[in-house]
Amino acid sequence: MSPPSNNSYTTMATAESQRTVPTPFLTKTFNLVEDPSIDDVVSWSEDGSSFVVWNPTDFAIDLLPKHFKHNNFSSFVRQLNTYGFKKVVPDRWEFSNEFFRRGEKRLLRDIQRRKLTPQAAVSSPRPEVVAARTPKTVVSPSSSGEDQTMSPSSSTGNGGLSAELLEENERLRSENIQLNRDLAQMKSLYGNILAVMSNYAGASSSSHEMMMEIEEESSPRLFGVSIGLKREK
Amino acid sequence: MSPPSNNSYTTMATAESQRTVPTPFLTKTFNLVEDPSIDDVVSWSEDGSSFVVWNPTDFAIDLLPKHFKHNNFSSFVRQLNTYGFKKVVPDRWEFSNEFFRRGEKRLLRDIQRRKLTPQAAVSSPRPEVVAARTPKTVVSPSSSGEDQTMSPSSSTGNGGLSAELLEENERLRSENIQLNRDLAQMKSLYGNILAVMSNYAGASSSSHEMMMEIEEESSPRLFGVSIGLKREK
DNA sequence: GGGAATATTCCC
DNA sequence: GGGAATATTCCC
Repeated sequence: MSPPSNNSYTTMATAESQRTVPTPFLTKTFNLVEDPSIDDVVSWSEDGSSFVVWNPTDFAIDLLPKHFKHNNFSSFVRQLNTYGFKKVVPDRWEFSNEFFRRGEKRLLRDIQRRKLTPQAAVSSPRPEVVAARTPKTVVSPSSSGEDQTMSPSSSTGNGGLSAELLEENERLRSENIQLNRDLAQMKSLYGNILAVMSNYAGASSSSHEMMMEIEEESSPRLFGVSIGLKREK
Repeated sequence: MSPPSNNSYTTMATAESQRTVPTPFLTKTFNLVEDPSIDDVVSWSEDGSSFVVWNPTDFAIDLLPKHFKHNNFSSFVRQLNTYGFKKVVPDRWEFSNEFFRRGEKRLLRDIQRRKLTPQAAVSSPRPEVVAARTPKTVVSPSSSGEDQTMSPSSSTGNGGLSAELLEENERLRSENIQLNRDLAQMKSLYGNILAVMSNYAGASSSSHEMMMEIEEESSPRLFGVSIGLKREK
């Protein structure tokens, strides 16, 4: 048990903290992708700039436990995310990272693992769910088509105004949270559906046609649909 | 692999953060020590106030991998230290913890795992995503209130505060709009997918199975969670 | 996707 | 014995 492998030295090389040797996760994943004997389960993409897990089930059952201390595909994906890999398309398990390329083992050193919580200032640097996106449109209050009603009656009984605003903010805030939650679930569901269909895509030609048709529907795909693969109860 | 076991709920019970259910490490270790069939390898001490690993080699080779994701005795000891266990005597592997006693499984809840980074002092419960920076701290919404000794930007008087609130309000509002838009699109997409699939449902049996599978997924509520793709044990 | 808690490894 | 990085789990 526990293969000898490269007992990573964790030595930092430069101030930019480039590692001398990549973490076990990166080298193991790289080796898996490079291995031509399992290309039917996981392989490089056409141009070698990303990799695809063609069969997540086999990948989880056969390969993960051989190289990691688990057999959960979602844990593997969690690690990919930690290392900055991005899902290329929402309908299959294809991931890319600038420094993860076919034949370029040395490049792995340039991949940075995301740190946990620097804990830095207790303030802003945590946009999180809400503030995270589209702050651009925010700055200009002219565009957002909404009842701008009240308008600051400048230095007057601001107490009332502030209270109202606070109340409204509170409400908007929690509404946002709920919306984000719903959206996340929707994305997850969508991902799950595609995953399930992928399982059948090879089975019958009609399933395949259907996939094509749906694929068309989803063209816009502004969102990077998230992982499914939750654990069973 | 990965036994069903207790999927720890991590629910905090009191302000002192007493767990409802002990961590997997504690319950597993407790069960090992209690098991009379392996008393020659690990057992309670005479008075049940500590436990002894009589044969670290067998313990590491035979027992550890059955319950943990490793077979290193030192990793096991590292965990004990994390949970505040103390080595009783220097000449054998005997460890004690105030709340780890023979027959007292309930006591395990009182064992605290040592945290990693301090920081705890400030915000105790989870600041909840966005709520973390609620304006409440800026102005206590004690309704009618007047005084409201407001924060820093006093030089601008209420104008500054209102401006901030308005700005935030603005941002939340447009974000809300965008979220609703995304959600609507998602729902529409979802509807399309189901529609397309229905067209094929009758065509092939595999499509039909697939529908069943997906239907199952989405039944619970609007969107349940989890998906197969994981091995049925 | 990612925050955060727990687990495992590696090192002093 | 414990600090700290990486890995795995669980949850939103």
